[in-house]
Amino acid sequence: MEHSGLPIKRADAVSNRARIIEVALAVFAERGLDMEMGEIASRADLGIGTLYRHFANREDLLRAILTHTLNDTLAQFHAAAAETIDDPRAALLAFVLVGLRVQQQYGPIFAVMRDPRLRKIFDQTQAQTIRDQFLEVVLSILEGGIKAKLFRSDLDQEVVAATIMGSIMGVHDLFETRWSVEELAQKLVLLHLAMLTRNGNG
Amino acid sequence: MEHSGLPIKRADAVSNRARIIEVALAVFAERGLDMEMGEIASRADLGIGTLYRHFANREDLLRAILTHTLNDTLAQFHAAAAETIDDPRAALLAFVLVGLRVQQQYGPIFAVMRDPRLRKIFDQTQAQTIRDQFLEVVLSILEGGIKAKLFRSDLDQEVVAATIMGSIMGVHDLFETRWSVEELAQKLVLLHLAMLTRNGNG
Amino acid sequence: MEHSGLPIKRADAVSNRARIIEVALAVFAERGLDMEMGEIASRADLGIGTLYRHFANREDLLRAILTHTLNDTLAQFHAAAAETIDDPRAALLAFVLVGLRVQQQYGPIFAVMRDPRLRKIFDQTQAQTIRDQFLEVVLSILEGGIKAKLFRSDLDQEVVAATIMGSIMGVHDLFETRWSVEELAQKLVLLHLAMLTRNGNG
Amino acid sequence: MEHSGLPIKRADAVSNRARIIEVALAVFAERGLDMEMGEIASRADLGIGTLYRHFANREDLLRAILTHTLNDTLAQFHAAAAETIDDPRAALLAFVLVGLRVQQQYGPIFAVMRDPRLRKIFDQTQAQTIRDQFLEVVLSILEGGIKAKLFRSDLDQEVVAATIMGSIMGVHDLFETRWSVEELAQKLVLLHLAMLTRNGNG
DNA sequence: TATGAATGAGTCTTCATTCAT
DNA sequence: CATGAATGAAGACTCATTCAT
Repeated sequence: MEHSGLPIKRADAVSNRARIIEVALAVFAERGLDMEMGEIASRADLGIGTLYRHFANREDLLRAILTHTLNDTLAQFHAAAAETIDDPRAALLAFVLVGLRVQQQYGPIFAVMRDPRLRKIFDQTQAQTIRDQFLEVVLSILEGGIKAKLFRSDLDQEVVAATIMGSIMGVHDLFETRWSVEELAQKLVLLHLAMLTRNGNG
Repeated sequence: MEHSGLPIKRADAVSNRARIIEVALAVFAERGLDMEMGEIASRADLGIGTLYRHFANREDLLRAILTHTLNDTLAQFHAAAAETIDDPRAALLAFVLVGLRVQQQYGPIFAVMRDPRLRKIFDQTQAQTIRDQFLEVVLSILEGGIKAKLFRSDLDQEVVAATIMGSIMGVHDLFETRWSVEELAQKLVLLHLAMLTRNGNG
Repeated sequence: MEHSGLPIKRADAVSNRARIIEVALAVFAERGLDMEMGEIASRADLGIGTLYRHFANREDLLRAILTHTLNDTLAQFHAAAAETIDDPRAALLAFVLVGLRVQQQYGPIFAVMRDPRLRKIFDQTQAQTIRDQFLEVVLSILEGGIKAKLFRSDLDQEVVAATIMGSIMGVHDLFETRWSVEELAQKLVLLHLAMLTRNGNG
Repeated sequence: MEHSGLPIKRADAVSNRARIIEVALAVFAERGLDMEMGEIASRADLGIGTLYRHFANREDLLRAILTHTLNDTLAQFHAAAAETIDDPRAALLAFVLVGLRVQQQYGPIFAVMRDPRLRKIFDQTQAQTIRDQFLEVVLSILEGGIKAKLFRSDLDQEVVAATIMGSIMGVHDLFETRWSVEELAQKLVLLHLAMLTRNGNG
């Protein structure tokens, strides 16, 4: 439990709960759903008993880090959208960029989102709500583009949204080692604009 | 493990190894990477020892069902491509259709493909090979469309391919309960063609 | 696990680790290398998990009890030697007595010392070190006798030492039920002295 | 089941039973009491079922190889004794030599002879009989020496016998890698004669 | 008669969770 | 409140043995 060399009392700066989630996120990134309570406790410099004081059981902690990830991602999406409120093309780029970054940041969490084991942790209602919130972000970008007469309006907007989100995952999976996040975003948005604009050049 | 429509005891006709993979696939669809050897054995009506006679350990079996899934998917892709060899738009539709179907058929296998635990099972070389084979299928469809002057050629073809594959997963995840596979494929291909053709109508 | 004469619950006074070794020694005496972790745990009145908290695996525990036995035996030899420092004949008797007693005390541990399975547990260096330490004890007794002009010096001392140690095992194996340890020691030392002294009477 | 390159039909030359024992002995030498039926079968180029046709179970086979070893050892002792019938000193040397050789030949079988697990296989009566037969060999050598007035008669002959046998094991264990069997026998017999003769020179 | 696939009881080991200190 | 030793249910895997072919 000694932190010689590390900033003293860092633990006091952040609540234990937040520290645990931070550590759990890192462990999850390495081990996925096989993350172990013991490893999280020791990497958080906490007794296992203390860990259980903050999260009644493993599922609770899992739910917490998943929720944290989702909320943070949503927040990042909203922030990006807020900064590009009147420029649909910039908004799209920002969305893609954030989408790629959170996948990098949170590692396999999104990959694991469809794992059957999560059914115990997120009920269908919650899952649907989350999906809808993500969709909503893209849909409002698309709506902005249509209103600005930049994007075509004859496509099924929900399917477009799903495609954009899926493309982010697909591109990330296949090319994360080949190109930087910025390059990937650039390339990807070109395609999205090709899809969304009549002349195909955005 | 219901096979409605198939003769009872069909399992007796195939080798135990195939039976095991069939059952393991079903168990995997329900439980993901948490599949248990004992459940697979009992659902295959085999002693646990018999299971281990065919697959030296859990990892081997996992590798086998993953490989099976991947190979079967690839085969379905190739078959679909072969049937649509001279019609790029039909080829695209067939690809998307197969993509959606295998996700339905194999459940969470693709979703789980990025789980950190798989790193023990598939080394990076294998994983890369598989990714390349999938990419190759889409790339050859795209190439066909470009040669036929149906698809634009100024986009990064690999990123297009990744986008198409990602869009299939995204659409499947978000709308599998809302629309049938055929409807989804229809809608999706419209988008792909919007992206791939100058006038945006395919 | 009877401790006649000792206060009940003596086990509570010692650490669990020591308790486990004590029990494991008893189980080993009965079952040899087939000792089972479950039996040790239950006879130590501990959960199996607790056993594994103290010894990472079966091999570790095995190594621990073997090491314990060897160290204790060596300690008993040294203690006996210390008490008979200036009387080589007494030293020899004490050595033989201890040798017979530890075999009685530790059961089949010495018998099993050459089992091929132990190669996984004790590497050759360790094994050699142990052998040398045992040899050393006898060699120093012999040296004392020679210096005191009681023992002849024209024999290969190492072979003499090996013979003495082997004779203890041989006599113990063949006659443990016929004579007491004290009687056996008496008889055995007579032979050793016959070997070590010119006139053959010690 | 192919033996290309090996003498054809060697299996016919020796009975299957003998072949199995031969193989089992080799496996035992490597693995001790952990020998596995499957390994024996495959190394004997037999199906596991065939192995069980010859030996109803593992214990039977174990008993067979133990008995074989013991009988062969006894036979070698008797043969050596027969060749040295009128020379007690030569008889002693021959005995020691055979003792060292069988330990080399049969590996850990003698080492394991006192393993508690063997209690299931050899009942006490059998074990006693065997011990007596071995003792008898040495005792008759000693008797010959005494009759020839070469060996002193005032020692407990049984303890002498046990000592000689034990010394063979001790010397073998400690020095098998340092000296050849012949050298060891030489050195050992010198000690035995020192013990057995008044002037200590044999 | 020989074969080896099938069997499952029995072991080791892990890890989430509890609770006395 | 924090701690970590203790717990045992659960799961992977082994191997002697059986028996249909």
